[in-house]
Amino acid sequence: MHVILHNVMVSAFVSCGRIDEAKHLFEQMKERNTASWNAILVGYAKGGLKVESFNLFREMHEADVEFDALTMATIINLCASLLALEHGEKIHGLVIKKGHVNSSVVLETALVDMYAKCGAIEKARIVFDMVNDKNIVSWNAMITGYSKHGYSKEALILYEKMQREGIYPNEVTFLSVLAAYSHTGLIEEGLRISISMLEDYEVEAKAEHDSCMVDLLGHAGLLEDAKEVIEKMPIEPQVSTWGALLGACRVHNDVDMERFVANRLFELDPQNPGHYVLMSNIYTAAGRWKEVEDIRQMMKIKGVRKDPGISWIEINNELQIFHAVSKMHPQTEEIYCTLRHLTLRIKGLGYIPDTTFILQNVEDITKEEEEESLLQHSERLAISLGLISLPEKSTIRVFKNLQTCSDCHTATKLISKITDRHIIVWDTNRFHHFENGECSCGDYW
DNA sequence: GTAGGGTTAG
Repeated sequence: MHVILHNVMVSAFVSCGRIDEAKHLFEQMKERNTASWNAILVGYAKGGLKVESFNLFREMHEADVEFDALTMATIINLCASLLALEHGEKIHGLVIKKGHVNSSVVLETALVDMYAKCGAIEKARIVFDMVNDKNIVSWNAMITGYSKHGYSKEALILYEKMQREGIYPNEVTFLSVLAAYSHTGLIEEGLRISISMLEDYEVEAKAEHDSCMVDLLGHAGLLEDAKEVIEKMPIEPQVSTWGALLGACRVHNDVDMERFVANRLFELDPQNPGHYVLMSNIYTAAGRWKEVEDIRQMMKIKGVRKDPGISWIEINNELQIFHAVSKMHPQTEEIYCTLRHLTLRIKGLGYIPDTTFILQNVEDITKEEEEESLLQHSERLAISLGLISLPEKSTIRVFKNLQTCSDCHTATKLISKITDRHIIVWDTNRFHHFENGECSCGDYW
């Protein structure tokens, strides 16, 4: 009886965000059951205390406390947010071992989402197909997964299948479906579904949906129409709405529209380095060197610095993290040797390093130094380590904290070809599946 | 015999 009362109190503290008090009470409890541990685990997870959550889970394991579906779902969700595939797989194994398969849609959906987010989209599909009572969240997890991986066709096919099975789409579904239409350039279909969303499904467009429409039209080159969407929005456009239009300006080298968008973004989100990088790229492509310099100066004055690029790869359950030109890794010698070798070979296939879009923070460096640093971008170091360390033919999964640069994108396509490897790069927005010289994003990003 | 979990665009 005592334990239940205590559990309720721990949960109450957690739901008010008073983690310290919850923890204090939890630690003082003489008797604890699964629910007690879950209460505090959920508290940690909600508070974004990832390391603490994992430690607690380990303690639970060591103390031989029974897990239930909630414990598993919470920890799987955590793996997803950390992009930790190997950890996630281990826990999936535990789910199976403990007989929790088919015990809860929530847990199974969490697994689908984890596999998709960690780059294992085929595995996500296998788990998805085994979910007995798929609900809208399960379908959304899988459709979104496909969309994020650049598999738009699969996303749309699944959307059709979902409807045939009598599941009603919701606002989340439409975000992914609109994105899939945008990626495949199906403008008419995208427009049609944005109308049908309200008329047939009574789902009201939120700012996020408008951002998708801006992206859909903007990427297709209909920049004026995209702008009109923003102007007609009944709600205040978000930074991301303007961001979508800025992205479209980059794709279509539209300097005039960029100026218009830039002014809005300077007001709304002046400290975001990503916007400045995009702007600089647009001016560079147009050969407007004075404006490129202006952007640099503006960043200096406002104290905005481009985030340093970081890439990481999971090898034997451990994360290996790289900065550009970093020489910290114990296998540095081998990594650089492999990289030099690869660069030579892809140059043989016609690769020419493109240093045009490099945005320097402060000092000027020579063309040669620029090229040298480009060839050692963090994702290339991570890929190189993957090639050395992972079993032959196995998929290489690399994660990056920024959008991948177009030169690395070109180089990785060629590297996938000459090494005959499936290379997956996650770059904050989406997954790029490089296979046989091509990328699943279709060069759309 | 508690109360808790999974999906969101560029």
